[in-house]
Amino acid sequence: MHDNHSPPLKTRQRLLVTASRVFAEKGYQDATIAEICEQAETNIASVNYHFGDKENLYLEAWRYAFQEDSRNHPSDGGIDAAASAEVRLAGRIHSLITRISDPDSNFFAIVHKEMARQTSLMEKMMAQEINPERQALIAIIKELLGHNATDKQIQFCHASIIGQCFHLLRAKNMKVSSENRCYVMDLNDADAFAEHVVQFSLAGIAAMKHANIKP
Amino acid sequence: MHDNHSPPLKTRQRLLVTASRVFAEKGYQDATIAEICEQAETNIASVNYHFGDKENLYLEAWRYAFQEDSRNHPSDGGIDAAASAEVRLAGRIHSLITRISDPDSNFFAIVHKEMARQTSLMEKMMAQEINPERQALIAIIKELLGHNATDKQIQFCHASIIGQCFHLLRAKNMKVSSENRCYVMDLNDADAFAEHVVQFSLAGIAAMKHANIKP
Amino acid sequence: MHDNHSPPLKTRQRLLVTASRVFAEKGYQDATIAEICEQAETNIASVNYHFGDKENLYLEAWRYAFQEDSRNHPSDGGIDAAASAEVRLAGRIHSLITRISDPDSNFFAIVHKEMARQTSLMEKMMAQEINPERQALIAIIKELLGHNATDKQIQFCHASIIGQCFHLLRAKNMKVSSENRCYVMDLNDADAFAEHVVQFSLAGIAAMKHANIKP
Amino acid sequence: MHDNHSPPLKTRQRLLVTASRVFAEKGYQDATIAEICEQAETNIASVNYHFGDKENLYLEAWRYAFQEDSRNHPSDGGIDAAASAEVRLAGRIHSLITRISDPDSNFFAIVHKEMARQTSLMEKMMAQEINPERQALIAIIKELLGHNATDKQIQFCHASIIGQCFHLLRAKNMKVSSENRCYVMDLNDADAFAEHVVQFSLAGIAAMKHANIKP
DNA sequence: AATGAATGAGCCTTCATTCAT
DNA sequence: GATGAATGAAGGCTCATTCAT
Repeated sequence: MHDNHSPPLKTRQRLLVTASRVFAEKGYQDATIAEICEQAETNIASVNYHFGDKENLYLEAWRYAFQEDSRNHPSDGGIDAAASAEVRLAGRIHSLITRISDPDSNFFAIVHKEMARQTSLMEKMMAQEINPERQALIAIIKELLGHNATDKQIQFCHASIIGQCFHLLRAKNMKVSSENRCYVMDLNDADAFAEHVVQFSLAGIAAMKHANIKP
Repeated sequence: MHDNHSPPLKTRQRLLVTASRVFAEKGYQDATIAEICEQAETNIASVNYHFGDKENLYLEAWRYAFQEDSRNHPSDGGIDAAASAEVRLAGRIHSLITRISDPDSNFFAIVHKEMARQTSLMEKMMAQEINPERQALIAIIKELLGHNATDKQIQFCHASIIGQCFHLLRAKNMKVSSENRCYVMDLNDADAFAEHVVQFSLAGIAAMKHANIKP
Repeated sequence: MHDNHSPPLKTRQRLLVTASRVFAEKGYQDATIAEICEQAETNIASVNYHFGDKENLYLEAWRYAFQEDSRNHPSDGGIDAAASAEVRLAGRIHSLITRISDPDSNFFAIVHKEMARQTSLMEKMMAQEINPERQALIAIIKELLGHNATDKQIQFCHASIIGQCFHLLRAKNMKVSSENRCYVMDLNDADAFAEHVVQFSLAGIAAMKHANIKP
Repeated sequence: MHDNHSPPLKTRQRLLVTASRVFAEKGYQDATIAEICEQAETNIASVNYHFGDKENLYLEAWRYAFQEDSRNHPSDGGIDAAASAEVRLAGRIHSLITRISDPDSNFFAIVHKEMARQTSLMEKMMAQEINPERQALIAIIKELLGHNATDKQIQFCHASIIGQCFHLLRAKNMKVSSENRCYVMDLNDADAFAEHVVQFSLAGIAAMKHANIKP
């Protein structure tokens, strides 16, 4: 331990890394702690020691994935806060789609799987981790819609943007043979799709705004 | 079936009805054969007898749900094929969102849950059942984008529309306490949201089209 | 199955028989369902099928043991209800001690083990199964003590009798090497001890009665 | 230990105190090392360090409980050795029942739980710790029965007395809801019950003695 | 056509014990 | 002398599937 070599990750850390990957791949149910422990090169009982039970390991791994993803891809896309609303929106959309399409980013993969379950964990995670980013996006939308915008309009536009971005998750998760490749988006096009979502959404928001002004 | 008093549904039929509901509620994994059989008022062995195994019951129940939903909510939204592309698009978006938000429609609920898994079933279902509707929607988008549209543009616009619609599935499935109700859309707003998606998407598509023409 | 040979006991029945014996030997905790199933020549899952879980198997086996013991050794000791209170008391004491000392009687062995746990099961079993016999014994004591007896006196005398009988349970359960055999009672003396308890208790009760009368 | 301000109890001592209490409450099986260590405010490994394994901690804690109880409630009940046999018997019965009913006395609680197991530990504890008190009680009984008494009579009378006293242990350990309180003795009546046992037993012994003399 | 009974594989969890500081 | 971390063995439970009527 005195040398420069990086020491082997502590068991707890290895479990977090492995679990976030495995849960992202298979979801809570299909992932077994036996499998996670095998890949983390530790024994089954260590889950109980470090995390109590499977569900808590799941929660901690999920949070860990969020932190890792946030670190690797800042949610503002690296855009200056002083930039125009359009540019800031583009930054956030690109950041979101990058996180979603990056095969090493596990957070949204877990989100996607978790939303298919009927648990209250998703709500907890939204309130604790996702909400700040959500509010930041909503603020930009509000700015773009102008002061005549109703809450419903803001919510709907937000839904439109998030919905488009999350579509990539489906592509990421769908297993398709080569002949049916046409049904899903190519993850290599993520950047192009992000740009599309930006333009598509800016036009959509603008249309909503004008609809407000005219009458 | 020829007599006047409706006979009790045959076991096989009862299993299909029940299974499509239970699978829609809980997904493949969390739904147990025992539970389905109990609700269908038959014995466990009948699944094996009528459907071979759980996965096949799942597939058949899924198909059954598709047929039921298609019957209840025609995919063209009841719009005349001679109507304008804008109107036909609106018809399809409304139809899709109606199917998604209807608590008695099970097909898309199963789709949502299934997409979180890593199976090839989704691909099969797309190729066999969903593709016709998909092609119809793509044709309308193509028409709206004009003859300069690239395949990628068409695919992206299709993704934008589908993505927005599917966002409702998330709202439908997320369990939230009253205090966090703000995070999800109100399913009662489904119609209003559908109208929003129509306007938002028409504007988005138009923007894509002009981008093609100008340069 | 058409022949005269006794058919093999049904799995459920075999589980009851085996479980009541194993639980009597080892108590709830130390008995494993694996062991019970092995001895009952069935598989582990059958416990879940027939009884739900281990605790319910325990309860059912306990009840089964009670019924068996009651059938083999009637609680009144075969004494006519018209006999004198002294004789009826003797009958009940002999019956109780017989049940306790009989190595094939499992009910009181389970009772003994169960009383060492802090569960509410013992209470349930008392209320449901044991109470009638308890009331019968109390009635006889009341008769012997005469009408001046207080409730406390009756309760105490009942405790004295039960306490003496249960002492055999301790002897039955204690594992002692030959050199320390002196510490425990010989189960072969059960009848003699029963007669001792009868005489000892009649004298005790009589003393209590006179104590009441004199002052 | 030589200074004036009492130092915090050493780990070993804390473990003994805690373990004797926890084992008395839950028995050997249900008490976990983790629980004991948590309450003793030390770490799990310390049990192995100080006592080798769980069973040895159990034995030491049990012995510790015996010493504590003996110190708090002398087994002769504080009666002068020159007193009459009747008085000395009363002293011992009162002492025994006091130890049994005292919620802070752990020895007999452990005895009670241990007798439900099939171990040889009870034998060891009898030979090493309990036997002197047992012999003292037997001597008194012998004295009361007179020189015609057989060994069997002495053993039986001893069993009758011990059996009655131990009955309180059952009351102490049984969890009963208020409606079924009638099934168990009130621990607050311990003194009254002790007096009852004295009178009941003296009468019983006397009856045995006369039975010997007459024929 | 239908069913009560049975089964084996797999999973999560617990816990006493031991290892390495 | 003391401890945080790690481990293997074992137990109870679930569940899809199959057997035997």
